[in-house]
Amino acid sequence: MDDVAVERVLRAVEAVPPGRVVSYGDVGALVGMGPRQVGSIMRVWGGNVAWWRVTTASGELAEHLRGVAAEHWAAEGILWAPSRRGCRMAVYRADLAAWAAAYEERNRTPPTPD
DNA sequence: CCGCTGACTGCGG
DNA sequence: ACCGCAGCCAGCG
Repeated sequence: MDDVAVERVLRAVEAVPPGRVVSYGDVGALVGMGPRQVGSIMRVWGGNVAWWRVTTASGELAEHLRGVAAEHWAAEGILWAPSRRGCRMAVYRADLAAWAAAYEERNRTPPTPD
């Protein structure tokens, strides 16, 4: 697991706007790796970012994350759907094109003041 | 090298 | 809706 991969994933997550979510698969597709790798990275380094904005493809969250995530969601206006153990992706999924653009923007090397 | 374990996904029963 | 399964792939013992 190289640092570059971690960097990419974290940046992609940071690019998800508040009140919106994307799936592990979405992140993987954007940064070029499988959803499980994204999950692995999130497990270890996800604590520094808004990890609650990343759900499974069906909008749910791993059991041990639900409690805290629900609070963040409430604060961001994401409605918790108990029957789904998560939220409705159809409603809260981020606009993928805009998200990808935001990701690229963040990826753009900040102008070094030389 | 082998087997097991995940913050996953899509399909089939 | 729930469950299992195969495919997925890195990490660990």
